[in-house]
Amino acid sequence: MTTTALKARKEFGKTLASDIAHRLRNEIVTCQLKPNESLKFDALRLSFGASFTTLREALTLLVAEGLVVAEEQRGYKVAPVTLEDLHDLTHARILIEVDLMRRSIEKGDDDWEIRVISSLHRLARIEERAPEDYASNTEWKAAHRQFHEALVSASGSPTLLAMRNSLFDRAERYRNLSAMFRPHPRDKVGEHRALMQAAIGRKADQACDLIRSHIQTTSDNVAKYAAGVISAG
Amino acid sequence: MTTTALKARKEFGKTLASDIAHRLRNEIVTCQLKPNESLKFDALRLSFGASFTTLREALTLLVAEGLVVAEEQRGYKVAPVTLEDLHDLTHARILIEVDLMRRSIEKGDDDWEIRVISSLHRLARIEERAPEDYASNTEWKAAHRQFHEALVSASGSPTLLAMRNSLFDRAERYRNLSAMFRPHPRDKVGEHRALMQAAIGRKADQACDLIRSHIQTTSDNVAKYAAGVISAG
DNA sequence: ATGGGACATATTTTCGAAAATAGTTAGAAT
DNA sequence: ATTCTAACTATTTTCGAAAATATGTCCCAT
Repeated sequence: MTTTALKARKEFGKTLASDIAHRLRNEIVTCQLKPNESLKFDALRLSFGASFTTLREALTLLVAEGLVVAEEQRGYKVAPVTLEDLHDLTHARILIEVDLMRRSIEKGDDDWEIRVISSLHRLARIEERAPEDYASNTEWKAAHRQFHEALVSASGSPTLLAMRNSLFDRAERYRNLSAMFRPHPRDKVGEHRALMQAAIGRKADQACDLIRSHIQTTSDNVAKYAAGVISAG
Repeated sequence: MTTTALKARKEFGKTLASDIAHRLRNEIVTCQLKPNESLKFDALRLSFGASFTTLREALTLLVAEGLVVAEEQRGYKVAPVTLEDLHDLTHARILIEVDLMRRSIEKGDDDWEIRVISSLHRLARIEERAPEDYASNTEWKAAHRQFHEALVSASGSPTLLAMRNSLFDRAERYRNLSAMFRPHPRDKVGEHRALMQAAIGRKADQACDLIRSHIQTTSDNVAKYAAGVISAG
């Protein structure tokens, strides 16, 4: 628990519950709320300034996304991190993201190309400005997320896209965890540029291979550097 | 709205909310609650005998599963059925189910084989007893669900399995819709048996082809027979 | 007739109290 | 000392009232 706000009013979403879910999601992904930490209503009410009911609705949303687990009659807790879960997650991510990538490359129009190019450009600029510790930079994280989102944004599969997004959040939590223990961030600049070029160049097979190994390598690195804090699978 | 119960107590799950979600899910999948029907709290409270809050939590769960859509500040409604959604759903289902099938065949142990064989046996028996209209038989539906669940049950991918399950529900709603208008059910007995034999015989490629065409053909049939009641994509 | 604004109604969203359930401590019997 | 039970405390779960928001209606000016 970090903030000590007493009364919260809406900021992002239109309902308070979705707003709280948004803020909770962020605290979980950034590990301000630690894995396995139990989410007691009294404490949550204090820091988020919402009532039981509203919090409960927000937590229900996060359970569906896999960031929170509910033990019926015994409350909620932040989803544990395990090697097993990381492998499961990585497998699902590769399966879905590769499919979305291929379809995006097939269907992408001019606007899609522009989204991909401009989001990569923004990412590169941020890396230039803060070359050392960009991976723990929230601005970089947002840009990184947007670049990957842009790549698959032309796939036209709302169902798989929604699944992809919640998997991305789960994976980002693991990345944040490993960033705490990793000496220096891996150089991803080249990988992202290659990804962009393959996508815009409509080289589907190549782009799919790149995204597959991008996800796999990231996952392997997490497993390597965060091994200490991750419970045994 | 169908039932007129006034006070409801738990039956299935451990919390009332998850129980209500269970019952609501069933009414939506069987189309007792029709696509696009608006889910007003007063009416729901009457037929399910739970309070605003509890219903809201149940609805939140179903939104995550894609059976209900929420329009913020304007309530909930049963998710619409469209050709576009059916295609999207079918694509996602094939992608995920084929992957799970392959991994189940790789990893499945003796217990898995037994689950597959016995669930097929039960399915076949039910079809023998009611050869005509088995597709609208709830007993058959449960057995059918269990057979397909058994096939992928050894995959060891909780994330993809959870996704598969909610996609299965969404697909079943479309099947129920088309069953209302279809003259006679397609003969699936042979398909299911072939699926079982390929799986148990560890012929992964063959089993994956079979499950792919099984899902695709079912979807095509739905599109054909339910075209009238499905909004244009 | 038509468009717009103010009031009234319908509906959703949020709240905090009350009920239900789990967890904990203390005391008695063996 | 140990096990069992009973009472107590902590916590979750459910409820219906109250606040917030959307929708519909009526009246008037143009």
